[in-house]
Amino acid sequence: MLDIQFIRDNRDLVETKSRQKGYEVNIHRLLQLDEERRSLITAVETLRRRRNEHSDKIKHHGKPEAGIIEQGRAIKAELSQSEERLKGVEHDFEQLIKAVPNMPLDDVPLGMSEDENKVAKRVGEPLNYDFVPRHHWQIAEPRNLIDKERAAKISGSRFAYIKGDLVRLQFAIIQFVLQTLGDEVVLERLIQDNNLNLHPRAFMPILPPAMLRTEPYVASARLDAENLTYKIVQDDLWLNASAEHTLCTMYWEEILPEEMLPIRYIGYSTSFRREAGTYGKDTEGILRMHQFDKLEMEVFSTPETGLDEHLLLVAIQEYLVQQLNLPYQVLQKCTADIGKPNARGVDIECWFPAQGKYRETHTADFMTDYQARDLRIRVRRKKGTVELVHTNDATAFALGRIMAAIMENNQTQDERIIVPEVLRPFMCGQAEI
RNA sequence: GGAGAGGUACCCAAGCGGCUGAAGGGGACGGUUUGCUAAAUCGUUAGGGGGGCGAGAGUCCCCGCGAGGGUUCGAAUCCCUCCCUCUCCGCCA
Repeated sequence: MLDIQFIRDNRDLVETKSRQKGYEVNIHRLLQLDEERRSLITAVETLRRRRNEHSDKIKHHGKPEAGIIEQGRAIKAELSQSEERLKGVEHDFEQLIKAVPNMPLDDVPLGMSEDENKVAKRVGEPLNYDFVPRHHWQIAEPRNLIDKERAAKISGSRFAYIKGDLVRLQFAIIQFVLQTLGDEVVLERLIQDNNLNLHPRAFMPILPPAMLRTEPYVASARLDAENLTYKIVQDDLWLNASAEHTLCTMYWEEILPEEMLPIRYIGYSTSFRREAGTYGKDTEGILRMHQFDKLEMEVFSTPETGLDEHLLLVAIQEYLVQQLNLPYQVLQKCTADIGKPNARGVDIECWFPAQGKYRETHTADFMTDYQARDLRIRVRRKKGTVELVHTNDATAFALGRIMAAIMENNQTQDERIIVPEVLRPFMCGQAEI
């Protein structure tokens, strides 16, 4: 959520920027509730103080007399009345303030739908094939690399058995990412090339839990729970829709020493998504699955470096895609598309020759302190003060999608797939599938 | 799944309705003593959220004994729900 003090001081700005994101927020009502809330807090605290003084008085006199107890009773009745009112106001206040989205940074393009996202750049030329390029499933299913039919029999639609060399390819990609993000020389170069003011600290690989409890999940407020996520009712647990869910909540309600920052994780997790409301979309192949594996970067930083960390994550994404030699474009997402907690958001879309278009393979989210305020993740600065951290997350590779992109871009006329050079060391030198 | 024991500050730990505005110890930090170290000794070690007043430095309050409710004039202490940790049995990669 947003800082209430910021909303008080910038009500017009908050109204305008919320509208730019497609949120109609009643700031007037919010500030009214804020006033009410604060005057009730004052009333409640005054009564509590009287209650404390009253019971102190009894302590010094030993056994209380009936009249004194009557006084206490009166305070109690008044207090519980005020507390009841405060509870109601606070509930409404919280609902309204949580509905206010994060403020987009000034360089986020204005737009009311994803059609207004801006192509920031295109890198790499789509190949000209002297045959009609096939969709990845047209290659992978006959070659016995994916089996969706049997998966449907066992698990339903949007599941697959991934097999053989495609599995080897996936593990090669994982190894390649861990090596790249663990290499401070690579990070240092990306930091310098992009004029960022950051330490080149390596990303730590992390295998997070794939399930989380309701309380931290609600606190993270990252994505729409009911539509997105599977719930395990029996044990009141939610399945990760991304490593991000159990990574961003990891330091929930903690104060981190400044020396720990930046915390950079490269997480690997199987991700589960209900894909409610996507019927008929991408039903073929492995582009949109209920279950897929993903490498996700997560960064906790000081407020001063939050934006630079975001830019570094985008630079890393581009570097990774470039290393695989895939044509791609970078989208700067517009105000309507960046998402409620975001201050800025970037997508990378890789070229899919059979579809003849760029499709989303990566996203990078910069949340400033918006997410940290809900999760109460703070940093103790060297000078002793406590502040909210900034959070960033970004896809390293969603493995299903990136393998689909590799299969389509690197296909040959006789239905083989050329393995990108950087991955071959992780596949015993194997050059094609 | 069955049975039991717990959660108090950096750590250990006492307290089980008002005398706690939370003992005692360890560790850490600071002072004294000292050729150095050790020892002794004195002191500090409860933070974080929130509200009022103030231009500000501040200042006065409220909350805070795993979390949330409840009982009571008054709760670390009694009751309920939940979370977590540990021990034994069972099951299990």
